[in-house]
Amino acid sequence: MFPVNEDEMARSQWIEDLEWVRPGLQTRSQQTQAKLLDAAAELFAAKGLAATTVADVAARAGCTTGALYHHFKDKQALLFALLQRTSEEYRATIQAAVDPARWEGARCLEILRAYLEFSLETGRNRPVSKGAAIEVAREDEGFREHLAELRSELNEGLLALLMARRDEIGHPEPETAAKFVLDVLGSLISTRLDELLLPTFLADRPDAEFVDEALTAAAAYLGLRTD
Amino acid sequence: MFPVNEDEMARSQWIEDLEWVRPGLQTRSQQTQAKLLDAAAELFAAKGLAATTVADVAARAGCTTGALYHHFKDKQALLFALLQRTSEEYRATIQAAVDPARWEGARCLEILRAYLEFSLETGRNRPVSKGAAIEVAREDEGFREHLAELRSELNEGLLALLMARRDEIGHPEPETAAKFVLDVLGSLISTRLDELLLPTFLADRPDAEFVDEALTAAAAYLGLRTD
DNA sequence: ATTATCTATAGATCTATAGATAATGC
DNA sequence: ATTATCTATAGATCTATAGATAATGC
Repeated sequence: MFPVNEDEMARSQWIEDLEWVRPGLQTRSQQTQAKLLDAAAELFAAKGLAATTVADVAARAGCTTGALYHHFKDKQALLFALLQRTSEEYRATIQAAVDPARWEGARCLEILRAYLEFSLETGRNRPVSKGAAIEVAREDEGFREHLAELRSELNEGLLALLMARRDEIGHPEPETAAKFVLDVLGSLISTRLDELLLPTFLADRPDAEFVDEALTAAAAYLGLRTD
Repeated sequence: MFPVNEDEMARSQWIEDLEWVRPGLQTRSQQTQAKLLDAAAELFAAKGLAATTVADVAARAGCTTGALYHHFKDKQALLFALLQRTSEEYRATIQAAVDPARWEGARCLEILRAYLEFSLETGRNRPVSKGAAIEVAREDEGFREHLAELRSELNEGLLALLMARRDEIGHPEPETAAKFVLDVLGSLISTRLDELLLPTFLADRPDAEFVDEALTAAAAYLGLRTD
């Protein structure tokens, strides 16, 4: 291929504490910031990053670009703050979801079903500026690592839940099989949520059928004992 | 949600014959057009659509914006022409790949292995401006339909190959099972090719291992007779 | 003679800032 | 008194065009 950047690759700009976001001392300030992030989330998801101007975001949030720039250093800072907020919500959700205490007494299939149903619902109802995230991930190593870490938290959490129930699994190599099943389910969910580029046979069937089909296949592959 | 367009949704601009591309009567002209499309493919894939200026494309193709605009009505025409060229190549590849004559005497597993290996190799070596395609697909119904048709040609072709070998399939509902397996393999490939947002357990294992694992799972689910 | 390319730039955005005005809370 | 917001606009891009120059092929 060819070099993306003429000069040397820029170092990661993704850091946990965003000093380019004004702390926001007044209540009003925090409300405006939240509104700006909400607006950015919707617009980036609907129109894409480049097609959304800072004026669009400000207008949708009910303020002006001047106010926007009071809160965020520049357009990228707005984007990063949005990605970070989304990230934090996502991480909290994951941690609650894979908490072993929450699933005491549950069987593998129950856990996997909840994973599928919850992922589909969340993916449907929350605007995610996937394109924007891809653009940042393409250029920012730090953000890529952050994403990998998040995903790993989910994957490893689910894996631990399954492994704690390894006596349910008939497959001769439970761990390898479980990892593969999690890869498959993750891929299926992601494809189903983003039908634009990759239509599937199951695309026009209802979610319930998709979930059942996926679970049946997972159970068969893992060799889950129905007891 | 909220309306993406203030006015009514624009009608599809994706049509098969692009009248906004100059026919190109001289040999030189066709070469320049090809170079411009090559340049656009590389730059859109590497930097994204919005971050690539028409001047970038022209420079990479070794000409100037003036020449570019001689060939293409505007930036969108360049993009559409690129998507169309890619599409045509893809369709030709698909048609050759799922031609029943080509697979005479082959077993299901052989076909599926070729599908996996070929998709991975192609996806790796050819720059695809996925982001650009997503942006067009988001706004253009006609292009979405076109994509669905392409994908369907691949899916249906593969399905026909498998169904012609339904005696190999032990699963009680061979067609349903085959469709599901094709969905799963398609999703896995797509995820593996685009690791940016969705890291998997198998991500850091070599392709060969990924392919074997996927095929083993497919064979188990379909209940493929090993003869 | 016609087609393709280049040079130079007008016009349209869009980002980001400076300076004025309004709201907050000690 | 400090923080937040608004108004107005300078400066930076980028698209697309007009008009001049160069290459092609009948």
